[in-house]
Amino acid sequence: MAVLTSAPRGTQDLLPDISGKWRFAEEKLLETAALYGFREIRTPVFEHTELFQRGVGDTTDVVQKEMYTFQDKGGRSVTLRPEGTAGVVRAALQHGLLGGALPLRCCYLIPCFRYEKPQAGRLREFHQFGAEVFGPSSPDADAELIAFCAALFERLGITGLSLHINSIGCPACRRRYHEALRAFLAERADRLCGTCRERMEKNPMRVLDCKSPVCQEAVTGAPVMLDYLCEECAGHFSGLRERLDMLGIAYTVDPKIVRGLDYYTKTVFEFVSGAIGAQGTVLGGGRYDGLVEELGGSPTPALGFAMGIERLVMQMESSGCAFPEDRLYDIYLAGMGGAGRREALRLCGDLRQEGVRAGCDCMDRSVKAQMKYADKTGALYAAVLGESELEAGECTLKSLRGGEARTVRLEGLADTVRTLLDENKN
RNA sequence: GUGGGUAUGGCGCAGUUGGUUAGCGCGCCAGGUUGUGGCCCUGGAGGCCGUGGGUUCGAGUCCCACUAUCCACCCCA
Repeated sequence: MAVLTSAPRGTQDLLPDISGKWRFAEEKLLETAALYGFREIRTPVFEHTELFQRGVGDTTDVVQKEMYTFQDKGGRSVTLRPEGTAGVVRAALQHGLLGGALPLRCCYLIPCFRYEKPQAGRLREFHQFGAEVFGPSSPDADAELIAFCAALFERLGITGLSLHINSIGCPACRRRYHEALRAFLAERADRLCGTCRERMEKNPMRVLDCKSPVCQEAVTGAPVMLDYLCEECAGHFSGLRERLDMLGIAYTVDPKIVRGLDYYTKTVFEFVSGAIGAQGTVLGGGRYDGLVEELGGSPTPALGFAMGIERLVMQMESSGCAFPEDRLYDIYLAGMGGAGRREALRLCGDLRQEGVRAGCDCMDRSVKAQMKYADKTGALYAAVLGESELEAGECTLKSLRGGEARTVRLEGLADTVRTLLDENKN
């Protein structure tokens, strides 16, 4: 393998031609977040390994086999963050944020790292937009958070996602449910596939969405988590549904949603796409009322979500979103001869100062080649600066979209172009 | 970690039952207009045919291994 000329497995370069799409999405996300009261928080890319072991959960796949963990030169074990929530909670505790005005709402746009086998929509370095809310225990907060997610998609012009919700209860009702489910499965163990027989003990809920038709068959009529919720959890869940109905947010209750991170309690939800491959979960989140305490804070209810930016952009492409044009130049100045070239360079500075994207040749190319280049880059206008024009203090301004040309004074060129661009916008 | 597909210039592909200098489209560069884009024409640069073995007089073409990549399981965003 060409080590020097190929990126590490599971990583991706964001080339200039598409970085604009990402920036468009990111700006839209942050802007919408502000509307909902979220401000950005930035935490380190790596944290103490223990944070994730405690926060995400020692028994999860993420912690057990997917973390980028290494010793730094001081002998500390640090880990590239595999998700965003743990670091945010840590920062909130470290700086006493939870002692301030609650609810505390913050969001983030970050790279995350998981050592997985790459696949469509799944990379080893991937990017998340996430948001967390600390303080409220009421389902009002759950509904508002989900409404926020829906607004993000709507404002990005994304269609084709469906919302699935579920409640996995609190630790107490989950324990009761697991017992009942294990008992049910034990009676049918002989009809389950090998992996499911193993899963029965460790994580019986996973058996429920085994893809094997045999297991599906054997599992029909299995107890449902929702029937085992304690009074409080059940009330919370029906409260959430009422509010979603009230807000006009469509959803389906999907008892199969089981988050693979230990910290989730009560509400869990996903926005799922059918159009971007097997890794169709664009956004996933839920409540994690026990996490703050688990990490050493005083008990604080909390909830949040994260979405995968790679998957988000895939979905935007598949739903035909209108990305803004990311053009290199508004105007390209083609200079001829020494004087013309120098004048082009000087004028570019003026134009840029006026906020006009301007460019000129620095490759000693012929006027023809300069024009070709201008056209290829998608410039709106080209101006030719030749001897005769310069003598007259003018240049030829040509539209590269229509083709019409006119003669324009060099003096005040920036204003002229600015005006043309503004007219063009409308 | 487990399966399956694929690996030929920057990108997308052809390469017939293994046989002389590996092609095509797009892109790139230059020219066709002593000073001008998009169409067209001409020319040019660019590939040890993923890597390493093997079979053979001879391999891009057959066999094996490795690596990468894609898709799926698993898991998650």
